[in-house]
Amino acid sequence: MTLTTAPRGTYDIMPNQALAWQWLEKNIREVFLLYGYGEIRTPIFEHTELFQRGIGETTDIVEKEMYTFTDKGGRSITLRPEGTASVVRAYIEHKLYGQAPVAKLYYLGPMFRQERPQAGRFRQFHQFGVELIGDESPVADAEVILLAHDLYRRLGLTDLEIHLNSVGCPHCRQEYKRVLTSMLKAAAGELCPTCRVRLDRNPLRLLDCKNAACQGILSRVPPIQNYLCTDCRHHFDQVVALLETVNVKYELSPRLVRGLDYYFRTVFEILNKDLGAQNALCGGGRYDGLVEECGGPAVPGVGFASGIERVLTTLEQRGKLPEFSNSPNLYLIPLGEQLSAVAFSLATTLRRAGYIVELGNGRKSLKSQLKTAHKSGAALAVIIGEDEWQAREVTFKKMDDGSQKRIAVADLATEIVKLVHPSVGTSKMGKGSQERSSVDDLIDTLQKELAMVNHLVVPLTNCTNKEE
RNA sequence: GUGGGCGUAGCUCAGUUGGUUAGAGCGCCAGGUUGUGGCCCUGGAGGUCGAGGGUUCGAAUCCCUCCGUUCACCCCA
Repeated sequence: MTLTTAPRGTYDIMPNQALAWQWLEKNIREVFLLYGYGEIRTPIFEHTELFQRGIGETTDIVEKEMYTFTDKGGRSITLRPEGTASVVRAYIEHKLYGQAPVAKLYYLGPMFRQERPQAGRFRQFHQFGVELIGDESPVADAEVILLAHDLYRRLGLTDLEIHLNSVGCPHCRQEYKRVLTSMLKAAAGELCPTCRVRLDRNPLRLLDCKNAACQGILSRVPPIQNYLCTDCRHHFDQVVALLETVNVKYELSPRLVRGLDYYFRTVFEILNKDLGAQNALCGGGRYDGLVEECGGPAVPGVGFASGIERVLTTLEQRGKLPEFSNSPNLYLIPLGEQLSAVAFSLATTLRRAGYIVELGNGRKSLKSQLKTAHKSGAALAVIIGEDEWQAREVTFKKMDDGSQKRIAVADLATEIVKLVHPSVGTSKMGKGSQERSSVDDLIDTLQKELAMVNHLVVPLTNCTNKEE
């Protein structure tokens, strides 16, 4: 049982699904490139201490969700539950602060959290995200939010909700926490058990509790905005103003606090309400202080992380996922095992010329192979039978209308070029005046390769003839 | 970690108050055409009914335990 099932919360991405992943990843990389971010690939695991320190000891991630083990050297190792800590570690390790005023980094890859899986939540899941380190200005916050927004927009996702809040700096947050704690202590008996615990450990986290009773009590609590210091207030106002200048719609969410300790001032989430309980497409915010906490200089930072699975689900829900196809251009059908060798050589030739070629099984009937060719979605079937090959010909059959004709091997190159465009290596094609010459190039290449096929194939057919 | 739903063919699912060789549709393979796909027709393969235990003359069906899965809580992407 365990041998034939992927571990709980994990899953396989099968070839047809992988096409959507590749498409999405390509779009992500392109947008990040537009905004000037460079990819960083950090290890999948890190020293446990990095996450404990970076994410925060009292967070759920660190307290109960990490995949942690001791390696053979006795070191405590953890599979990364998120990306920011690792990027910050690498930033410090490579002393990027000494190379340029800001570092703009992006990542994309698997993350691991040991939670009970449910809709939109997995134990191995995939995130992409950016970290803009070294810029304390509100423009940086706005850019990061806009980056996420623009990426989704480019993918065709328009009416998503951007939720925005400020959690202040350690100074004003301290003040707010005091007010919050004193107000809630009085009503502690009515709070849910987890909130009662949080009251002492991390009172801000009470704010987004979904328990109805807690919400009732919390509705009487003033929003954190009322307690922001002038600098924090000013910073937040500017972020909001910047979003206005580019006409991005947002909602102010005074209850949004987010579960990671490192957030500072700006926090945001982008939601798709249709996703189910796990409806956040991405989340992020500013984390001034994190680099220093992790042993680097006092450098500010801001970033976000987005879940690939959730983006894909949203795209699918909204019908924005393109149709993907990896149908072959040509399906070669040898009739009989002797001719399989001919088809094999021909397939190699055509693949080298950039065509997607599928090769039928020569032991199977023509009918069976044609069925398979049909199912493969190939545009053209090339039948290589004894009749044809005696005359050094093959039969071309167009799969859409069923029309067919016999083609002399000598004319193969020109005929193929006329009927199908290669799917691979098309970069040389389609550039106006260059098109003509690249078609000729293709024919040349094919002809050279085909000469080789003839050469290889003659002894084989001779063999067949001798046996008869 | 807690709670609810669901586990029958590759997939989607029927299966009556417990009753004999567990079914359908789709898919797959083959044939109908000694060399022609899609449509149609015929046939075939494929199931320890999630696992173990119990009740019973008899269990896919009832009971228990476990496992898996799914949704929700906590929390998050």
